[in-house]
Amino acid sequence: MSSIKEVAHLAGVSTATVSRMMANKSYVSDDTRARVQAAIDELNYQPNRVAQRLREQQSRILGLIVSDIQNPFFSELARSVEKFAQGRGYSVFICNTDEDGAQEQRYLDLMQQEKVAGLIISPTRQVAKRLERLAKSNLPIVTIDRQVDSSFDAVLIDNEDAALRLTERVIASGYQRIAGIFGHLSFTAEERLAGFRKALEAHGMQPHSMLRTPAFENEGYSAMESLLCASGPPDAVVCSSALLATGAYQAVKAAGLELPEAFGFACFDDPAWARCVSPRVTVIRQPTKLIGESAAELLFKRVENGQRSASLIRLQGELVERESLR
Amino acid sequence: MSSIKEVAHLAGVSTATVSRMMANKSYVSDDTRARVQAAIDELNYQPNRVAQRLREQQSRILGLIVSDIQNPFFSELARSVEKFAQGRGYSVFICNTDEDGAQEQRYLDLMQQEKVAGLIISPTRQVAKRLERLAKSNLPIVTIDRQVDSSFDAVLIDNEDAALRLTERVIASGYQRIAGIFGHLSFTAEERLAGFRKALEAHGMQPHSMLRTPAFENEGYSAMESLLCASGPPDAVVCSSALLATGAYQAVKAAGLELPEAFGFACFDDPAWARCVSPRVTVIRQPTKLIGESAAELLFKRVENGQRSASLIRLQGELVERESLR
DNA sequence: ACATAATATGTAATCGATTACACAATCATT
DNA sequence: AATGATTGTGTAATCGATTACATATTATGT
Repeated sequence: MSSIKEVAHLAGVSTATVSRMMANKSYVSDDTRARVQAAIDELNYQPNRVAQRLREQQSRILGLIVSDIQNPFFSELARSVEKFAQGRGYSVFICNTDEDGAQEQRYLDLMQQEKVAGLIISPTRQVAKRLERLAKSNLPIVTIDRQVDSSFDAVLIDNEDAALRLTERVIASGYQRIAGIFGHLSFTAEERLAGFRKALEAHGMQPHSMLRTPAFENEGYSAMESLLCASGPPDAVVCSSALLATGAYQAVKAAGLELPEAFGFACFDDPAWARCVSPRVTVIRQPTKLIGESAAELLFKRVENGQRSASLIRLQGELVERESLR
Repeated sequence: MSSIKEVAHLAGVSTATVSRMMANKSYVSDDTRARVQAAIDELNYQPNRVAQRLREQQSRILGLIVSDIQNPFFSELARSVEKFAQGRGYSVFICNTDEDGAQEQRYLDLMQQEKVAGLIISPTRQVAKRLERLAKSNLPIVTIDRQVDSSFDAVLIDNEDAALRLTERVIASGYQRIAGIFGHLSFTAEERLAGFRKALEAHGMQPHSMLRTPAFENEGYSAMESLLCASGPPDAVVCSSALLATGAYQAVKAAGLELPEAFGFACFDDPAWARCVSPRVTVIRQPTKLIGESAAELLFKRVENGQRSASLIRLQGELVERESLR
């Protein structure tokens, strides 16, 4: 890797001139410009970004810290953030924390130290403690999927309302003993639980049960299995995430229950399988692309103006009615 | 963000002493050590990694460039690489290219300029042209899922063999007019196509058709749809990727064909829906975690010894027989 | 023709760390 | 007590860029 010095030497100019020529702004004569360009081509020179960052104290890189890269919601989101950022000439570094607070902290530190221009993050609950430190650093941050504090920009759907509408749809089908399976770590799950409960209360019903488990496929399976094996099993279930639902769905199938007659099934997100199985599954679909774009846009606004006050963008989840309910 | 200078000043020592103290290696008296530590705590000092990298010309960061972050294969892979790297004290920056050669090139340059310690990449076909440049730079590189050149370390499954076994399984069920739908960009798809063809030839059969399309769900749908609408439609299909298969499967359903009697279905990867639908779908499952770990391990070996000759790890895909075939 | 502005380039400081080298103090050895 | 080894610390160069400032040259306006 050749440096600016070598280019300058080969072109017979100073490094300042090379730098100016590349920045393309101030006065450089056509003659010099050509000689420098020739040297650059000759040496296949690319400026050292690390040195640039040290000097400029900033980069055209965004960080994206997601809690679960395997969740289709987050991977689609990553793609849309990436697309948007690219249009603005930025690159995106994606990091995965698996809902692990320590890991998340490490990546937060890393991003800060790497001087990324801004950060989009789906924060775990644990992060809340270090809020002050984060807020003090001037790193622009937008949270997605979860809102941690009104001092941060945030983009998320109205989870409580979405859960409420989804649950009402289940109630409207006439199911009587409705169970809920929710993640146990995230704010998101909490809000969805609240909506679930509210919908039932509004109809004078009791939840059959409300389980909170780690958000993995096998946890969803065992949670559903245990519900179905107990005496007085539920006749419908609402799941708070795609991964949980994937497991739960298989447990329902394994128990030999026919949808939608014998059992009602509804969940959040719109995983591919919800469209492939028959009857297809009723879901709340998140406007994932829009969430990613809004988050990126908000982030750029803050990058440009660190002082603007935090805004919260609440989007609506879309109820996609399919045949998994009566 | 406070710098080493401020720490040094507060502790009444030189920056060299602070640096030595942090590196924890050479002689620093207990007394000084304590004073410096106090200053560090006081100022909440964290070394600037950008400056460190500029000086040391290397970092403890790995790059992972994937061609499609939405593909469950890659997201699971990302997770396993991440886990492995973390155990060695490394962080991972994931980048997504969407099979776009230009985007890939940008990220390759970026990674080089960012001085990552090493790179794991699922290269698009287009990258082949810039091989020399890559090979010249001393950046350790491991390719996954695809092999570009024997001069690079690579980890992948034996795609041809896997496709051959999968196709043989379809043939064994007695289907007569077997179609194949393959991605049109990747090496991987090519190898799978070769295996598909070989299996049929070995049984003296002709492929009903071999479509090559962009690897997206909707492309899979329209490809399958057009096959089914034509006169003399196939009675079974093999898909080369999960995303294509997701679309193709829905097209089969939409056409009202009953699996496995009226139609046979088989594909690569083991997406969640292949387990959720009934009858469940026969697939080739890749040892994704193992691929990620092997790639990371290989990469670390090369990071430690840049001179070792390239090795190729070929793993086996696992044929998971389910009820989607007679 | 002269003052002023615009253009073109170089010098050197700077970003924040690491480390070779120099030097001083302490310790051990004979 | 003299010598050499060990320990502890500071000075300053270095990594590779950017840019404020100085300076020289050329163009412009009156």
